[in-house]
Amino acid sequence: MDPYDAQAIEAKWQEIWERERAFEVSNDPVQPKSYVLEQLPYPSGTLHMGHMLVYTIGDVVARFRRRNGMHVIHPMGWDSFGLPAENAAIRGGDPPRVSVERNIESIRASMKRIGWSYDWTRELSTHDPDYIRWQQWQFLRFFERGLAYRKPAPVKWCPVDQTVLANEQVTAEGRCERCGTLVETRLMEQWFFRITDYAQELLDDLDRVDYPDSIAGRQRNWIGRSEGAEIDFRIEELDEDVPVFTTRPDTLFGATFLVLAPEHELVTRIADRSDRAGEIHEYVRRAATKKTEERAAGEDKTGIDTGLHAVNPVNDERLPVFIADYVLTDYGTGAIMAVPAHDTRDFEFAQAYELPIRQVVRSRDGEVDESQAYTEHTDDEVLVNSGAFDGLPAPEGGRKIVERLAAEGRGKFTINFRIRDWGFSRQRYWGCPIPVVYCERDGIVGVDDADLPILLPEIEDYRPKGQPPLAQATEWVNTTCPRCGGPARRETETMDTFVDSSWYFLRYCDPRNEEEPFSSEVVNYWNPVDLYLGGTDHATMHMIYARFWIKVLNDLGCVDFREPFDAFFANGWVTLGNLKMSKRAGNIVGPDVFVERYGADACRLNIMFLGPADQDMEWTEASVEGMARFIRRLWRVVHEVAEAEPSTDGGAELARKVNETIAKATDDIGRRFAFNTAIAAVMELVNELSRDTAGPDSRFAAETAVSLIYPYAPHVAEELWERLGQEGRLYQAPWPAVDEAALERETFELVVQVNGKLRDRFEVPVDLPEDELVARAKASPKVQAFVDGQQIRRAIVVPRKLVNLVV
RNA sequence: GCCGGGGUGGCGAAAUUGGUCAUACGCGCCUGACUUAAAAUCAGGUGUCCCGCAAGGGGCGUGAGGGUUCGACUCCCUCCCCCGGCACCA
Repeated sequence: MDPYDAQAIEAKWQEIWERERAFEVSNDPVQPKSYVLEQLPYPSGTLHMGHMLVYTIGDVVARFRRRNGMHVIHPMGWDSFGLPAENAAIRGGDPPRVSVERNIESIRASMKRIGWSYDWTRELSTHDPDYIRWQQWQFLRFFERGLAYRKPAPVKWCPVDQTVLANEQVTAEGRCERCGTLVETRLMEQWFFRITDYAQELLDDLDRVDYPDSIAGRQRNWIGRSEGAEIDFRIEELDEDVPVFTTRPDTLFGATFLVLAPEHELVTRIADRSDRAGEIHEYVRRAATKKTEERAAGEDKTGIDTGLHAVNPVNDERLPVFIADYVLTDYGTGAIMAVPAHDTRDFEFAQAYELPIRQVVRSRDGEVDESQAYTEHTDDEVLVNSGAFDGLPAPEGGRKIVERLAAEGRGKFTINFRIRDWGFSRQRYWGCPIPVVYCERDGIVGVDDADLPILLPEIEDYRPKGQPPLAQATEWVNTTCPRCGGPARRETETMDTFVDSSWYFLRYCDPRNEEEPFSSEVVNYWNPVDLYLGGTDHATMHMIYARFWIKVLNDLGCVDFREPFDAFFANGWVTLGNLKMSKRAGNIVGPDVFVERYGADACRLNIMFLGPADQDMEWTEASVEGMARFIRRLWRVVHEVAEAEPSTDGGAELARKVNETIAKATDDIGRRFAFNTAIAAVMELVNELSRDTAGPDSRFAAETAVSLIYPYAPHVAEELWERLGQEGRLYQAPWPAVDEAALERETFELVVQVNGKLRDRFEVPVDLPEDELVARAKASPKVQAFVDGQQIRRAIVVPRKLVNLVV
């Protein structure tokens, strides 16, 4: 037996797999198919243990499914646009394209060294010209349908640098990262996708996909559906209606003031009519410079009385109108009816500004609290101080109130979503250009399909200077209008990288198509993705955007499905010192050094054995050594078996163990995604095999152990498979099947309990009738000692397991 | 505040439908073998308390407290702690 040499074996098999094109897959519509997809990486410096985890899980599943007869597509690519590469360039590094392509080279080499079984012929980068081309093509279809549009929206603006800032360029203190100036919020025209049109469907379809509860819950929360009513309050002095959204129309009689967000469209006109115009403008200006975090913390409520009045449509009461920044402009209607008796925020504000507090619901058996207090909401409330609605249960009362207002045209039932349209324009360089021009005559005009792709021009300076960096490229910017031929300027903003990641899995299916983004036929064959794998950090934005994108493509007739991912598996974080590995924590550990020291197989086994893959796991180097030890042990035991002269006599114990292990390892990958216990089961088998490597079933046990460990440690498994004299490659070998007959037992170990406590166990034949089991249990001397002459009141028999005597 | 996950040996963890002395598998540690020695490897041990020279036997033990059950890590109730997400969302 030669010693185990991980480096040599892994190089050998990687070369063989590549030569034999083991993991390349055709688009022939063979069934069953399986699309195993991992979230594509951003090509920053090197791989880290988080990548190691998610890509190894995907690889284990892909290798397992191939050997179970599935036509498996398992692709990889690069999310290569985005801020880090651009920021590196600004700090004096290489241009984004150069650094990104260098990183891709190096990460690809690391991935190949780990032996992940990708079909590299399908590799793509989101900054590839043809990827840009077909993304722009799709954008134009969205644009034509009005699903991409421009509107003013708040952006972070540095008044000194005269530039828009990305959120991560604003410090925790709300200052510009570069110059330290307090950042302001400015309204600027931005591009949006109309994702809100799909809010209800995005919510409903969560019931049709198999996501973990936590992920589905987060998406539901993000979409944020709430049922309520919109009620019109008339502002007396302006003779203008202000709609407010409320989920508690039952408390309408308790409204004692009205509050508008500082950004509300009526604020200017209100200021004009108010004798406090100066103060109002000052308040609004201050609210705009307040950083969102501070505003959200909401430690003390501030606001300003406009002096104007709003009329409550339910009782014609005149209420003071306030402007206060605890009301958000982008939720509901940007205006609220304030019910301080039943809303904590309104209550705080009412206390601060000495406004009346009127209780209008009380619990059914409670009293009305006269102390101007806040009343906790309960499930069992009736209306009080609410005119004709007094005494009604709160939900019914609320309904009746809205019905009456609706009849008068002053209100309606409505559903409000928290999700907002997806702002996808970025005032940055390193992204996919938005293919439109601005024409003085025709306005915003989409570029002709024939002129795609619109590629990024080379520029000198990547810093935004009042304008997005692309504005410097004047030759590129100045163009002609595709419609009228007159002078026009190109859009200088680029797309959010979440656009890139909304359809990459479609392009993988048909990556070299030069006629269209993808062939619908091919995409419809491979999709939806059968198993999507990734971290929880993309549970909301990326996944919701991709789901939206697919729904639109379905509406456009490009794909015949409406959900991109049938199932999602969320892997846990890899932690070090109980902190999530991250650049910020400075505790990143990469696989490369361990692969070099212990081999890829040991590292793959280690990350899968560390703990349940969907939970956080603490990285320890000691455990990699343990896995290397296990591989050497496997190596030795298998060689002993290969060299032994098997005896013919011996029990069926080992054969049963082998079959039990097949059953467990198969269920653990196929159904439970419990990779750690599957590996443990194979270890148990190897331990048992090591006690007798020359038994009648030892060879069968060795072959099976090697076969079952293959998804985790494929290189050494292939090598040992070959050394056991097996025909063909393990990657093509069918996954072992359980021999049910071998699992059959003639006897089983009967557990005897007295009052639920185990007192004895012994082998009995499986076909013994229940009364005989009980008789044998009673006959046991150990059991008798505990029964101790007491009367046995009951005997519980669990077939094939135990007898419990109750005394 | 709301949503989700978790709490089991010295450590990572297992127990899949309530049913095998709970702790598989691995790490660490202890003892022994091999060695001049160490590493590596191999063999054995390793929850806790008590009785016993020993073989052996018994009690207690899955964050805390209650409950259901013949039987609870598993189900129910109350509570504590840790991690993640969302959050002035009306």
